[in-house]
Amino acid sequence: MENSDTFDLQLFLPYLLNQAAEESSLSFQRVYKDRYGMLRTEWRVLFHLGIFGRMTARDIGLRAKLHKTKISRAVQKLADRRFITRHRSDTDRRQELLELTVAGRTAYLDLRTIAERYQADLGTEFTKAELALLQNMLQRLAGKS
Amino acid sequence: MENSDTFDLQLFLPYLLNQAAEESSLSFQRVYKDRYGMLRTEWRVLFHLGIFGRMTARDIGLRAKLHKTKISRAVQKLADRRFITRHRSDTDRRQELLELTVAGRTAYLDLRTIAERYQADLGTEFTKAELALLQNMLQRLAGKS
DNA sequence: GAATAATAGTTGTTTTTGTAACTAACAAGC
DNA sequence: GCTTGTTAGTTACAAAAACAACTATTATTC
Repeated sequence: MENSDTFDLQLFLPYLLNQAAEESSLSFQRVYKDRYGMLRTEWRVLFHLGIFGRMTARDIGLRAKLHKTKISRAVQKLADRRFITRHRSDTDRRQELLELTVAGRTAYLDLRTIAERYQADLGTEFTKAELALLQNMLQRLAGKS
Repeated sequence: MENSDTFDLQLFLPYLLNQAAEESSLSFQRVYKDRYGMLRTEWRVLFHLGIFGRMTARDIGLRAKLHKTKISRAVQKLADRRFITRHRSDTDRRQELLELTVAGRTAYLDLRTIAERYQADLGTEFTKAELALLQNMLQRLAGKS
C-alpha cells in the first residue's frame, strides 16, 4: 500500500497470454471433458489423428510439442475407449501406427464442429484482419526456442 | 493417411494460445524457478504484492483469477522463504494482510527487471501498433465469462 | 558382427493441481 | 441474541503433470 508500483502485469505477455489461453480453453474444455471424459492431451492426439490420418506417437509429439509420456498415456486411454487402434509398424517394430476408429472419427468430427463454431464466433467480436494478425503474432510467439 | 482433413489446428485459438503462452512463459519461468525456486502462482502473488502493496489473499485471488487454495499454498511458501509477512487484520480477523519483506521486494524487483527486458525485447520483433492490438485482443479474450 | 549408442514407447515415483470438506470469524434475519 | 448463512483461509484427498528410469528395437562404429 505504502508504495504502489508502475509495472503493468496485465500487459506482461507471459501473464496475459496465460489468462487468455485459460479463458479461451474453458468453453472447449467443457465439451471434450463433459461429453467424452477427455483430457487436454487426449483431444489433441485425437485431432492430430483426425487431421493427419495414421501417424505414430512420436510424430504427434513433434507436431504438438507434447512429451512422449503424456502421449503414451493419452493413447492408452483413447485405445481403451476404442477411439483409436494401434498397430506395430512392420518397418520399425519400435513404432506404433495409430489410427482413429469409426467411433474415434465420430468424436473427432463432433469436436471439430464445436471448434469450428468457436472460431466462427470469434468473427463476431473481431475483424478478419484483427484475427489474422493475432494468429500470425501468436504463431511467431509460439514458434521460437 | 487415407483421408487428410482440412481443419487447421494451428489456428484454433484454444490450441494456438496455449502454444504461445507456454512458449512465452518458458524463458521467464527459468528465471523465477532456477533463481528463486518459485512456482507460477508464487511469482504471481509476489508481483501482486510488489505492484499493489499490502493486500489479502482474497484480493489477489480476485485480481489474478487464482483459486484460494493455490494462493494459500503460494503464501505459505513465500512466507517460509521470508519473502512476505502475514498479519491478521484487526477489522476482520479472518483476513490476513500480506506484505513483501525487504528480501521479497528485492526478488520482486529483480524479476520485474527481467520481465521488463522481456517486454522490451518484443519491441524488436513487433511494431508498437501490433503489440498494442495484440494486448488489446488478449485482454478481451481473457476478460469474458 | 559384436559392442555401443540412440530411439520409440512404457512404467514408476515425485510434484503440482483440483476439488471437497473443514475451521474460524463475521453478517443477517428473525 | 441466537440461529442460519457467508466468507477467509487451511487441510486432506484425488487427479494430473513432470521427471527419471526402464524395455525393446534399430542404428552406428570399430
